[in-house]
Amino acid sequence: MDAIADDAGGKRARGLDRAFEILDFLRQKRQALKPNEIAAQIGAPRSSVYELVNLLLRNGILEFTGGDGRVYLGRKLYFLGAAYENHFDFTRECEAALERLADETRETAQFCMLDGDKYTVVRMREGARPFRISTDVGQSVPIPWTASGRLLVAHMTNEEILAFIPPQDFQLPGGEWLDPKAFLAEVRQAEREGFFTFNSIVDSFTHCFAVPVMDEGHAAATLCLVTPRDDGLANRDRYLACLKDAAASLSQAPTRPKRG
Amino acid sequence: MDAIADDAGGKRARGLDRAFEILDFLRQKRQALKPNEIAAQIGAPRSSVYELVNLLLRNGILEFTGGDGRVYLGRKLYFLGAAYENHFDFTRECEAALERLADETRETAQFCMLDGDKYTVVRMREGARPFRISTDVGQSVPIPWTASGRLLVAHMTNEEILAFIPPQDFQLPGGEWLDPKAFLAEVRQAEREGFFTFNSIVDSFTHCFAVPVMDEGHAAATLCLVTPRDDGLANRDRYLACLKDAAASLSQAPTRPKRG
DNA sequence: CGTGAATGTCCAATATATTGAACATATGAT
DNA sequence: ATCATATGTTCAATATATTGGACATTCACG
Repeated sequence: MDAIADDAGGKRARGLDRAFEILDFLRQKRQALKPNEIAAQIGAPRSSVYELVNLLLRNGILEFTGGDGRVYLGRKLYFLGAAYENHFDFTRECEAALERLADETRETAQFCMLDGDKYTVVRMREGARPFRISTDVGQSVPIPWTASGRLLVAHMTNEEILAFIPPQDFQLPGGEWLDPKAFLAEVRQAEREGFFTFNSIVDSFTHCFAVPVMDEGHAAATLCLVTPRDDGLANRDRYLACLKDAAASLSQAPTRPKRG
Repeated sequence: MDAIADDAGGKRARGLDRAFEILDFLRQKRQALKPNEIAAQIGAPRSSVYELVNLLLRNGILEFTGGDGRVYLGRKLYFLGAAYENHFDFTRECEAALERLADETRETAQFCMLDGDKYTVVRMREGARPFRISTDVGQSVPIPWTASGRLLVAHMTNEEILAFIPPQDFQLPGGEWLDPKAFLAEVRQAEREGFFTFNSIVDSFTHCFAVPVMDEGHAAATLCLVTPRDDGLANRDRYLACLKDAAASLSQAPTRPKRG
């Protein structure tokens, strides 16, 4: 009951943690839910969830929407998120880089970051192909499933990485397990080479390219291409060059934060 | 100690409320602060603020940034805000409407909403004039100071409005007090006419136009123009027509929410 | 060096938040 | 009508979160 305690056998949950659990759950679901449903699905006491939901409603963090007492993320969160975006102003340049990538490659281009201990697509430009390959923006995905994942944890030591990634995230959607040792080796390779590419391990027809967007000396984000396997292999060098160009234009100096 | 209690002479503050007070404070300041500074400036016990800040850091709601242990809004808030924006998808159309307004009028065009009991500019296109007239996006402003404010509270009864707007918000920046009765009369006028225009009461050289963006039967937001007084008066009818057109394109049906 | 301000940590006391369980109500199926 | 399920409300018990204050450290400055 020390290393992996978290919220397992514990007695009471702290309101704040539970509150953000509710917010994250609504984000995952991407739809308004009744407090009762939330309680059932996250396994929290109903009275607690009702209490917290009411508090969050009073603060504008949640809003009634969809009728029948259903709640979803509120406007206040939009304002807070906008303030974050404004402070770490990556959006404008990011959109430009994705635009350029999409023009140059006609493939699906993504800007990805860590969301806690998960990987998430922050922004995306879909490719110009008749069959589009795309993930949903804002969905949380286990880090080991993605090419970007290798780069986003490369600043940690092996021990830190294994402590950081939930063990069950090494299980692929098909059910097979990815050997953590193999994963760590790929992380170090990605760190050395400054990029990572592979045939996706979550499907059988895509090839993924990822390069880091550096900030303060580590990969704060990645730029990725998701391509059909044959195209990816055929254009590998050109695509990598495009990605590196784009990432360089976004990367910050290695030592200084954006604002002093 | 009942109507205006809130957090005045109370004993202990609830962690959740304090937490969002911290987040809102950082948003207002628009810069990273040390926990100690936050505690001093919002008048909260230091030990509480340190405790909460650590909790929020663990959740990714706050982040260390700017060095020296300073904290600011975190990435998680960006993700949550993006989910809100995605759900109530007003951004794309909104930008288009502002673009069109800016083209047609060459004046500063704004998209505004309520943030709790304050008015805030959510998005803005600055005018093409040599001397630009602009407010900061994301700043909270007392409702009675703005033309939009008349529309944004028009769905409430007079009593609700007076209970909703903090009494001190009727004091203008110059120090004079705006008569709540006069304000309520203007609210009703705005409601009847479907727009509100006036020479700004917070400066001496602008004229403001506001029209409602309707959703579920009330003004969910406003579109505004901020113009030099002479231009505003000279082009009044044309500007109003442009605004109404734009607002109509954004407005939703009166009864149904966007997604059932 | 001594002093005061700014910053962060620690801890015990107690005010209270979280929780389980009981209760209330509506709805739909049999 | 009867039962089961889903939903929301209420309340008292107690585990604990919030808080004041003591303490430690750093820094600037006379």
